[in-house]
Amino acid sequence: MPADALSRVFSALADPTRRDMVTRLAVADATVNELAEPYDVSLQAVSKHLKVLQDAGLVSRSREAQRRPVHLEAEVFDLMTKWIERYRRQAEERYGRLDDLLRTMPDDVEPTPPPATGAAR
Amino acid sequence: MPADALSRVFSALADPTRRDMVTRLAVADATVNELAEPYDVSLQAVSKHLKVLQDAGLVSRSREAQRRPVHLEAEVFDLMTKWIERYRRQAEERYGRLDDLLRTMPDDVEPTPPPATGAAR
DNA sequence: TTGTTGTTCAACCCGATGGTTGAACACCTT
DNA sequence: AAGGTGTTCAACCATCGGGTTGAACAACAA
Repeated sequence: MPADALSRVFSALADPTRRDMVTRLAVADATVNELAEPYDVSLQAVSKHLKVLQDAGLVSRSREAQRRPVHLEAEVFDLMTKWIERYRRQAEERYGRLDDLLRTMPDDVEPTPPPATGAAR
Repeated sequence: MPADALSRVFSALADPTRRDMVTRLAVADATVNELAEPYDVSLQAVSKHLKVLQDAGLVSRSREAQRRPVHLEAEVFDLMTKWIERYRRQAEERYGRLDDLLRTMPDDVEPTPPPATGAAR
């Protein structure tokens, strides 16, 4: 599992079952058995999903007699949010710059559709 | 590829190379050849990565002579951000509620750590 | 027409992933 | 000590994902 942290988080959330687990864990902690109940898969499969979420840092586990309750770790979400917001902002700024460019565009552009795609390079 | 939209987006961004492409596309549109340049993989591999990003709705492609410039579609990021924020907020509210619970807690609780885990179910 | 450039398609390899079942471990109850 | 409950480990199987190479397609340039 040499993948970087961000990859592990994205990868963990790429599975609908795991996202559903996260959804339910946002409401309340739960045990493996409780989590497994709605899904039509083995307990072992659910346990594996939890391992993925845990390796991604999205959940933590404690011990409580035989049970091992699962707890959502909300902080990791910030990692993703930051990454996403950064590039969404960049892309938006870029549109801003493109607007400026178009606004100050001289008239000597050829009639063929200007390569709006090749703003750089 | 019957996976739902959100799964496709998360899955697409789970790969570091593809995230790097997105990073660079946030700065400017680029062709396959331009995108491939920094990576030590074949052009075909890069083309495949782009297909994944496109299927996830993260990029679009146009035609410009032989070239097929790649363009970042920033809107899809909102889908993820919304999903993430929703559960992050829920989890935080939950802590709030737990704080309330602890604040208004009566004295007749047993000395053993109260099962804060079993709030639901 | 022939060639050159940019890109994708097709077939294949290999390691990772999601699922299974059966056995084992951990902890409580009796 | 023996049994029950909750969870994980181990081995296995099928599919998927990222990589490769070789051939093909698309559009321009001679």
